[in-house]
Amino acid sequence: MKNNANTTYHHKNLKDSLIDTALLMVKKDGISSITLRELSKKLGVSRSAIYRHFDSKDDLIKAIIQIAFSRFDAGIPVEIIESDDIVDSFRIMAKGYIGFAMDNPNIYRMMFGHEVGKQREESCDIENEDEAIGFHKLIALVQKAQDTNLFKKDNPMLQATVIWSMMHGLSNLLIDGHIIIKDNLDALFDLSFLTIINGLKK
Amino acid sequence: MKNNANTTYHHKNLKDSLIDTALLMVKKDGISSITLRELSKKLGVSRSAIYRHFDSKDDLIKAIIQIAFSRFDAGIPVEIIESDDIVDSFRIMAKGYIGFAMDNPNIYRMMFGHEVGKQREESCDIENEDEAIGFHKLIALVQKAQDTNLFKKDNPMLQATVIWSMMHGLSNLLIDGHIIIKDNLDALFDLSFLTIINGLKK
DNA sequence: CATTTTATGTTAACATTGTCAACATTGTTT
DNA sequence: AAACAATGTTGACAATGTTAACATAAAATG
Repeated sequence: MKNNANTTYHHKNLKDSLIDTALLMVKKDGISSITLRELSKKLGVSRSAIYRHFDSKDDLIKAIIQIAFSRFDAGIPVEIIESDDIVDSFRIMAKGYIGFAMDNPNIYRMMFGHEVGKQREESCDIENEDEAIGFHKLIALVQKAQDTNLFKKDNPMLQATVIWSMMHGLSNLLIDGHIIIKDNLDALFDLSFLTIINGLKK
Repeated sequence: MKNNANTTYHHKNLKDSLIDTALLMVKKDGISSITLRELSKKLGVSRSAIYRHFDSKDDLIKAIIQIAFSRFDAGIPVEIIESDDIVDSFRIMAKGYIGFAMDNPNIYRMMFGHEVGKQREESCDIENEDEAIGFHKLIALVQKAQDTNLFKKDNPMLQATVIWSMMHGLSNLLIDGHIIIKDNLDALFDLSFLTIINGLKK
């Protein structure tokens, strides 16, 4: 039997299909839901076929994290740095960041988790331009805020890291269920945002 | 053969030993390093003996998380609320929090992770006094800061959550290796702290 | 075009893991 | 002392990642 409708021995672009399907699995049920058997079954392929394209399961995970970061960074519009209203740019960026985390909690956890995040260290850190595009957009915005006398003069990377910490912390607390927010999520976001700008001080 | 030095059929307090040893394993090599076989081997006991004290591996994990939280909360001195210098109290609390995370990254990840954190939701959330002692100490401090006109008047729980977000985010970024800090860790902490109080605004 | 080589996929087997059932031993109660 | 409960052991099972040996298709080579 050969060349039946969709029954070909060679899958042709199995590698991409594996990445796409794996990402869908993560998005739906979290990274622990990925089993090579389940993944291969979804693609009508044998378990071990995966090993022709990835050295190991970890290697595959590493690959889908890369893709996830690419898409994540691509989601941050460059024009945000060009806007006139810097405060609003920050607000849009922060809302987009936390919105992504809440819309894709499993993907977000995978991207910024540790189990796999340690592998990320090897190939990318803050000082690696290619791998932290989003963060560098934030730094650029902070620099602009300093230049326009909105922010105090200070190390822009440090200030950006502080902002990132807040967004990351809030995202994690929300998606991991440590904050039980019923209806005042907007209030929490607004207060977090305003605190970064003005502080809690009276 | 019976009653040889340390070879008794009944372990006597296996449950506590399991919890203690499991916590040590997590602390040393992370939660994924816990396998029931390895754990039982360390205690010179059979794999299935564990099931006389815990319904499942998840049940055991749930138990050690409880213990970890108890010890964590106990580490926050009550007197911190009594201090005269409120700002310093905040600083001590924040430094203690982040210090704990950096000293015990694997424990911290387990406590505030998701895989297991979702189980936490069942029995504890912000509004459960017994399970969020540390957070309630923070709320009390925020309340005091408002009462003494240091902080703006606002929902104390929201303000406390903002502070927690910052501490949690910074802790996670640090222990998961997303921030590569060489020598200016103190500068980052100080800026984070001051930002919460004064904001980044000029 | 025929043959060889490379790329890709399959099957069978293995070790590790959590879990359970059946059995063994010790401690407690009556 | 006898019955019962608590605790621990052994053997088995299914799910999983991984590897080795084999199979098939595509590409390269002459």
